[in-house]
Amino acid sequence: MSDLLERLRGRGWRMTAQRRVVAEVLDGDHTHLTADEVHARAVVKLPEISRATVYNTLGELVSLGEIIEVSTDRRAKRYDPNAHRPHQHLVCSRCGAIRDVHPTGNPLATLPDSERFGFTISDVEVTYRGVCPSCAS
Amino acid sequence: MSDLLERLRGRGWRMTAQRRVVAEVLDGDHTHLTADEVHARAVVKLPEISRATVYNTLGELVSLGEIIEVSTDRRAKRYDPNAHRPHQHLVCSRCGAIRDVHPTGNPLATLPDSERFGFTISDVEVTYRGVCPSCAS
DNA sequence: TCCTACACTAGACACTGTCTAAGTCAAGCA
DNA sequence: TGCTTGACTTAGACAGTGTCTAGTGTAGGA
Ligand SMILES: [Mn+2]
Ligand SMILES: [Mn+2]
Ligand SMILES: [Zn+2]
Ligand SMILES: [Zn+2]
Repeated sequence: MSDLLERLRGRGWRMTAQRRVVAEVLDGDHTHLTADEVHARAVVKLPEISRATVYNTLGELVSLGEIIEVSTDRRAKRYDPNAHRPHQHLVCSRCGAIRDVHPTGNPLATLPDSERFGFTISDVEVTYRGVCPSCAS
Repeated sequence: MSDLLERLRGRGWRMTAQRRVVAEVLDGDHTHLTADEVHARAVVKLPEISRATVYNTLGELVSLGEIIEVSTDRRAKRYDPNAHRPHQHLVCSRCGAIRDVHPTGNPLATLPDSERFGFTISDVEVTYRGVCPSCAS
């Protein structure tokens, strides 16, 4: 993640305590956190950090391609530091648990030309829904 | 759509002017409307209909499987009277246009057992994103 | 026709995210 | 090291979408 801080500095970012803390939170093994969850964890290390700054920083990191936004429900967006490998998501309909998954084949290829209606398709999001083992038992 | 009204009556629904109007709106060729768009159209026919009733009625129709909810963006949910044939959605990233599409194969089959982590998967949502012909020109 | 449980309304409220105005400070430079 | 300046941060107001509640109305059966 210090790699990330370097890359950001290289892009002309001012390195502030707030941005460092947000990066640290994402660097943990906590993945798919909401903005407010990131904020809650950031506040532990930097009590005065504001919600707006967390939102801003997350948005900037998304623009830079350092993290990705995931919308598996209609509640809050989630932020995923796993931006280096394309993947999809598997979500438990009961408890909301989210797992990264890797479907076989290229999801783009599942749509035949006759169903593309002249669109230039650039992206596909697949969300698998079901019940996780602990909710099933 | 009078079919729908009959089915609802059969399920013990009271047939009110409000519910009839919501059903009429969905019966038009307007698909993928938001709740507030449904409300706006309903108000033309029944000026005193409230937002809460439209939300309630749409929610009930979803529970009954008569319409489906579609979340292609993080804005409002959209309501799709095309509940009789499974399909996915193709969305223009510029103008937001939405088309029903039918991928080849069963989308569920794209996830190998080794990537299911013990989940019992029951549903898949696929959203294709790109630029539509009119936005491209 | 009357009764009553179900439905409807207006508006308050909650959640997520955005915006603004004022204050703060990182970083380049003397 | 100490300025200067514009990028950054803050608190809180605001906006969009959806939910809930208390009071009122009414569909449909007796
Ligand atoms: Mn992920
Ligand atoms: Mn559809
Ligand atoms: Zn679960
Ligand atoms: Zn378009």
